[in-house]
Amino acid sequence: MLSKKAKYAIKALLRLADHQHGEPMRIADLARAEQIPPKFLEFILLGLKNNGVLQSRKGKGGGYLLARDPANIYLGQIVRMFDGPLAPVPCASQTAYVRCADCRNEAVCGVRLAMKEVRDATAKVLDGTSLASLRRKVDRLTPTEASLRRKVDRLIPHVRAR
Amino acid sequence: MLSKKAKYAIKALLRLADHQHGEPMRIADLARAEQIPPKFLEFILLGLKNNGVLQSRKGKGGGYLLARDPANIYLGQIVRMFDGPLAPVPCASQTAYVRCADCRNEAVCGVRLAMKEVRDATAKVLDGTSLASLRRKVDRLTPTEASLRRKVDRLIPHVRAR
DNA sequence: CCTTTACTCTAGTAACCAGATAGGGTATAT
DNA sequence: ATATACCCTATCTGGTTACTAGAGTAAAGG
Repeated sequence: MLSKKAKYAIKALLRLADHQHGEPMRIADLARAEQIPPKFLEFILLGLKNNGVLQSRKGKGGGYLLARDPANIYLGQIVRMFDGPLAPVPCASQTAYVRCADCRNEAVCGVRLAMKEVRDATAKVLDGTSLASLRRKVDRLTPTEASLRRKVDRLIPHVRAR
Repeated sequence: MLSKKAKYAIKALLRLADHQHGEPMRIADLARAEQIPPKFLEFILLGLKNNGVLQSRKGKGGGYLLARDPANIYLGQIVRMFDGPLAPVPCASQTAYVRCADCRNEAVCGVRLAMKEVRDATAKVLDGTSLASLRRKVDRLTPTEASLRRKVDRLIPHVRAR
């Protein structure tokens, strides 16, 4: 189960990736846009900052912005940050292996074997999805007016009508 | 995260699949073999029985046994039984869809889209793994004396030595 | 039939954690 | 200077997980 923390974090990051004009976005605005309790979001954004995903500016005109390119921020990092290892059981984790107390002989444990497969499948998805690629995927499924305009601009760059 | 309930259930089922000589296995023995608190296991086995995965016999010589062929018992059913839907968020579930309260426009929700992919990947593993296939997989990785004998018996059926 | 065996079922509880809030501190821009 | 907006610690609370107690009931075997 994905925690609200991780869920809110991803939503906020996607919104920030869309916002990107160089200027930061305030907690309050982000909270309103994504229907997230403001104080809770504050806590989440702080975590993202301390992990190098976001940067912030204080004072008037301040707020949060992405610390690096959206194409280089992967869901796997975000989910692990808030929810811990991806593996359903600690003994199947690649990044944070812990032996389980029960379990006489780990080498013949069917649960571990099956859960390793689940972990690998999950990791493949989350470590293969960046903010940028996810945004593209959403656009492809449900083109908005804005995204269509971007597409046209890419295809016919000389037409800067208006 | 896989709950202990689901984990214990799978371990117990695998043990029962290995035991299979038509005669049932007692809770106490199963609990000792798999290092599971007996009373807790009792509760779990009851759940498996009520869901048609196990059957039981009361009285002396009684216990639990599989209700159907191990090749026809899939991990997906067991995990869903104890831990609910596989999807990390309810709005990405195939079998138990629930809209989330926050989320203005589900159609453009990146979280949902990514988590649908995670769900599908997880379901592919768990709904594709039966007790029988999992047991075979374990055997293939770490052949025990017993499993090797079974293999030899399959390959050279006329040699029934001893 | 009656005793033993072993499953059935209802409650309940302790520990833990996710989600959320309060409130004061600190840096920055104007 | 002062308003703005992030920074940080502490705390609450309701729900879930893991587990236990104990009385009840069906079946087998003598």
